[in-house]
Formats: sequence, structure tokens, C-alpha cells
Amino acid sequence: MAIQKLITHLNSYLPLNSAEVEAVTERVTVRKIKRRQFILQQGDWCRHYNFIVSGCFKMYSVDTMGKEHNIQFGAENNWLTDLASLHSIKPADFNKPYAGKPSKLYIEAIEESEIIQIELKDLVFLYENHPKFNIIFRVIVENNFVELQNRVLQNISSTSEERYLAFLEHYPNLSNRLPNTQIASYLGITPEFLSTIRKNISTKQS
Amino acid sequence: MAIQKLITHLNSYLPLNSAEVEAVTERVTVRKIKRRQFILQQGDWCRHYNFIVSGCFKMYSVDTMGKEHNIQFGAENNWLTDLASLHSIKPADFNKPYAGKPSKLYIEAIEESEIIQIELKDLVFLYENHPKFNIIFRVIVENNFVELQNRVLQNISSTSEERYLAFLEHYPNLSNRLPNTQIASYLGITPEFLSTIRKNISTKQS
DNA sequence: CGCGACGTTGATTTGCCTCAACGATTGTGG
DNA sequence: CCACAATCGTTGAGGCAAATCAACGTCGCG
Repeated sequence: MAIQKLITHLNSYLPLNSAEVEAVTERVTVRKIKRRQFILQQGDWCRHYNFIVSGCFKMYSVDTMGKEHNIQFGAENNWLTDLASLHSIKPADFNKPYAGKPSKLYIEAIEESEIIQIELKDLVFLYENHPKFNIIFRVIVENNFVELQNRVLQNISSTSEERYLAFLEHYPNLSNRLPNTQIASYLGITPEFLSTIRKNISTKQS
Repeated sequence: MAIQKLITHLNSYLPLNSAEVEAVTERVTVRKIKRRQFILQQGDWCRHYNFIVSGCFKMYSVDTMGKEHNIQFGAENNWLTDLASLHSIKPADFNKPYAGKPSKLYIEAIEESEIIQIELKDLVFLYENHPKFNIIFRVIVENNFVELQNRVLQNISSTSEERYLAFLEHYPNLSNRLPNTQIASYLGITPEFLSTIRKNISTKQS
């Protein structure tokens, strides 16, 4: 069952007691998302943390030329949200639907997916009534921060080929199921150039 | 006074009461750091959060060719630490000096500086005894995460010139005092190429 | 079946790096 | 305080990395 996957995930950070499990369970929503369906679009006010139970998503921005740039992928047991929008809300406005900044990003399903959403106001309730969630979500954000920092380091210090190989190694479960166009967008190169990189790698190996 | 700058900074997130102020004050260390002095070196176990009272630091990694790559700068009112190392420690090992992973990074003073350090075990004490600090440091990490995400987006979607102009706009207080070689390393380009970018910009304007 | 997304290839152009050199500035030890 | 070394910003020639544009075959999906 979907909720059980979330509980197991949270338990891996800090074991929850039954009151905490109940508090979470009461405040989340399970949703099924179809391929190509959006759970966030540019201009929306981002209001949820999204936990991915199954399936796969891409979060991207669209530039002035209409090109998409993948900022992050998310698959099973990942969290995906636009913190820039979600977190621009001040505590006093948590209940208002349109406080803070609208999002500049899109989150779109690449596969048939199932997610669990938790609204910011419910998360704040958990923070205030069950302090353990403060720690869990701080650690989740810290982990994502470290991942992102490594990516920045790669971007400023490695060639495209090195970055591609690092992606394959670091995200084997993603590289299998994503089209190369999407990977190219994530790496910041064109699909054509990724194709020549792949050719070079395969000729080296043989 | 140095501590007062830290308190003012923390108050800007959530106002502290006198017990919380006292708890922080008792557990931090003020240090003066000279130019070119390190507060973290590759191989060290990172044990502190560093709050910069005055001065300026760079955090960088050194690649196999011996080249430095600036991951982050820090100036007044910024926090600087290697989360990847600091945060690899499990709660049970907070008191041990060599738990977790050694750092891969350097943090070096670019100017004569003053910092306030807080050890992980003291921060954990604050988390457990004064839950407000959980929120404050979660928000600090979230803010840094959003900044980093914008940088990733820039790296994969913009030209070097655009990234340089964005840097000037976003960090005017840093771009004044940093040598261009350091900015180039942060942007992931060579100093020579940054020089030609600067020439292009100045000829465009006139 | 037909359309659109995908992966690939090639020709050409552009962005950016490498290497070498130079003057100007800063800093440091004698 | 001076002399010398180190750092810095810049310029130019040449080369490689990567983008652009166009084209083509394949595949999955409606």
C-alpha cells in the first residue's frame, strides 16, 4: 500500500511512534498521475511536498526560446517540490492559497505514477506538534543539498562525457528508463552531442 | 560585538527569547582568521557550522590536475560548512572526533575575517532542547538549496557571459572584492576567457 | 496507417580552452 | 625601504569541444 511505503521511508530517517504515524496518515493524499500529466506548472503556487511512491517525474524550467531544461528527476522514494515557491510563504500566510511567489517550474510525469502529497500547512502542523518531523525534513533537504552541490562541482569542473558517465553510475535506475533527450537536457548538452559522446564511449570499450 | 551579529541574524528568521540567546551564546566560539588561513582542508573531518561575522571565504575542491574549483563563496552573515562531511555523522557518533566521512573540500579565507563556530554536538543540543533552532536551520539550508538550484539551472541553460552578468547582479558585494580569477573558477571558465567576456561587455556598453 | 518522438549522422559554425607572453600590481624577505 | 617574486588582468594564435542546422530511419502510439 502506498502509505506504507511513505512510512517505511520516514522510518529510515528516524523511527516513528504510532502517534506520529497516525498524524502523517491523516494528513496526506494519495494520487495517481498519468504519463505527461503535470503536478506543477509555471505560474502555479506550489503548495505541496510530493513523495513519489512509484513512477518517474521531471522538474524543468522553460527558457525564453521555449527550450526545456531539466533541473531534477524524481523516482521511487524521492521528494519533489519547488522549494523556491513553496518556501517563499511566510508562516502567517500558510493557510492562504495564493501567498508567496508563483513557481517558475514544471513537474511532469514521465511514467504512469503514484504520489503522496502533503500540503505545507499540514507539514507545519507536523513540525509544531511532532518535532521529529523537523529533523527528518531537515535531513532530507540536507541530502538533496549535498547532491546538488556535487552536481554544481561536476558542471564547473568536468567534461560532458565525464558528467554523462557520472550520471549513469550515480542514477542507474533513472538512466535505464529515461530517453536520452531528457538526459541531455539534464546534463546541459544537446541530444546530438550526447549521441556522439555515446558513440565515443562504445568505440573505446570495444 | 561578534555574537550580537549572530543573534541579530538568527532573530531575522525567528525571534529568540532570552533562554535561547543564552543557550547559543554559551556554545559558540569566536575566531579571528587571517588571509589565506584554512578553516577546513581536504581530509579533515568537518565538525562545525561556520557563521561569517566579517571577511570573506571561498570553499573549493581540487581536481586530479591540481586545479581549484570554487563551489561557494561566503561573506558577512553567510554560513559555510561542508555538509557532505558534517552530515555523514550518525546521531550516535556526534561526540566522536572522527566519525563519518572526511571532507573533500577546502575552506580558505580570502580576507582577514572573523567567524563564529558551532560544533555539531552543540547544534544537536540546541535542536533537542530548543526546537526553534530546528526550524531556523532548516530554513537556512532551504534557502541555500534554492540558491544552488538556480545556479544549476544557469549552468545548464546559459552562456558564460549570461552567468557572469547574473553573478555580478546577484552578488554585488562579492564581485567588488574578489579577483576575477576566483570568479572565473566559480563560473567554471578560464580567467582568460572571462577577460574576453569582460571586454565584450564593455565594448557593447559604449 | 500516419504522425510525432526518438536516436543517430554529417557539415559547418561558434564557444571556450590551451599555451605563451606582457605590463601592472601586490606582497614579502633581506 | 628596496628588490625581487608572486599574483593578477589582459592579449593573441591556434586547437578542440560543443552547438546549430538539416536529414534520415526507427519505433510506439493514437
